[in-house]
Amino acid sequence: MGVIDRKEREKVEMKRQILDAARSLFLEQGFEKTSIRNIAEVIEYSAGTIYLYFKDKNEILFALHVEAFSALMQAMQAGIVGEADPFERLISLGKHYLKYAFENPELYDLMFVMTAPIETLEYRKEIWCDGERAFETLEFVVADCMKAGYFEGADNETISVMVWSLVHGLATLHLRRRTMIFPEEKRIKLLEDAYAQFTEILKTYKK
Amino acid sequence: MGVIDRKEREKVEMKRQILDAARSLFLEQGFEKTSIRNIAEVIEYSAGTIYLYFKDKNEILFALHVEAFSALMQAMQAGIVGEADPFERLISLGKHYLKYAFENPELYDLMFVMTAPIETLEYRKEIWCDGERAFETLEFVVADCMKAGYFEGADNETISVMVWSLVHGLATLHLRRRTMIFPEEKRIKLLEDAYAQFTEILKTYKK
DNA sequence: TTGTATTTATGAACACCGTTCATTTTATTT
DNA sequence: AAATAAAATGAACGGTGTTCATAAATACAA
Repeated sequence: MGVIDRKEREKVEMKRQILDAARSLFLEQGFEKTSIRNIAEVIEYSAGTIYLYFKDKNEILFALHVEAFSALMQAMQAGIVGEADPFERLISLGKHYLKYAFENPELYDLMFVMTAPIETLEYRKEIWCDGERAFETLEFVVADCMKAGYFEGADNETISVMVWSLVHGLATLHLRRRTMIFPEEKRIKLLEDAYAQFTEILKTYKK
Repeated sequence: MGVIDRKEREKVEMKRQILDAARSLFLEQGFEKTSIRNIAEVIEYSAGTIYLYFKDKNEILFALHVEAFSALMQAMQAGIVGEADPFERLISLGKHYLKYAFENPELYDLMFVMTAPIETLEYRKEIWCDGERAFETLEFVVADCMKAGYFEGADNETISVMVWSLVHGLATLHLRRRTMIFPEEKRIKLLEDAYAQFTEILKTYKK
């Protein structure tokens, strides 16, 4: 019976439609301000239909979450390959992380800022698994740096948390508009300079 | 007429009641999940009454915002006084900033993470003003460090943004539960270590 | 092809939300 | 005590997420 196969395909296709509509609306107007009815309208179905494919609104967000992490991992890998020097690799990793954050603000939010749906116990496992893998990628690069003599005597995990916190801080301050206290034309440069300054200080640490 | 004086006092008192109830509810269950009706219930008035004292729900948040910034400034000042050495002063400033963030998670959110009400144009002036003053406090301490020979050849604003980003990153990663990828008993220590590592690296930069 | 069973979609209904406003209650002034 | 002013109410409006009996569409068996 090819019928159930087709049904399966149709189900997947429908989920795709919902997710695409949801992503675009979330990006446009945010999660809270997007209603199930809005999503249903875009895909030209009734609101109730959405619930045949997703348990609730949070589960839609969660599905996008998974996609977002996969995209971030790709972005990070792109920052790693082709950089021979370990420290340059670390610098590039951070830059690509920031680039992803700035180019996908709502998805970055979803992964590292949003708080609402993450509280739901069930979601945790998969989400944190993804998060862990991204963090491990950072740790690997830091390990390479240490092998090359950087951060002598320091702890890999500690250094990694520090680096992560810095780029995450830069990203969120900007995404959440807290750089508004600086004149508009300076904002991006200030963030770039801060990151460059950080990596320079980090590099000279050798000690 | 002492009557209008009393009326004024009563109005202030009523606003206080509303703000206290709102703060406690926001802290408990967050902004979005707290309804005007919830607040009204706590202070034992009808929902409509709230609108005689605050234009809308956002304005309540905004009033709390002003209070929160004032408290943060106090916390930061407390970190500065009594530290003779400029660099120790910087370290202490960061620690007090983090302490405030961890002890007042919802208020910290309000100031540096929340995005919804800040978009409203009118609010900006006062809010940014408060934010700027807090940032200037950091810049002053950094300036003292530079006078003492630290961060040679670096730009004060750049260094300050970098420091701010790091502590903000540490704060938000933890407040938004992204440190869940680490075992519970290690989380706080990891953050402390990362901050200590950062300041140590910063200190040795001199060069 | 027809009739039945199954899947899929609907939209009304529920309990909530922020906000407004005519009406009622309370307090002040004359 | 009557008239006026201020404060509080609660019903109503148009929205929300979600559920569920009903209706429509599809798949399978006779």
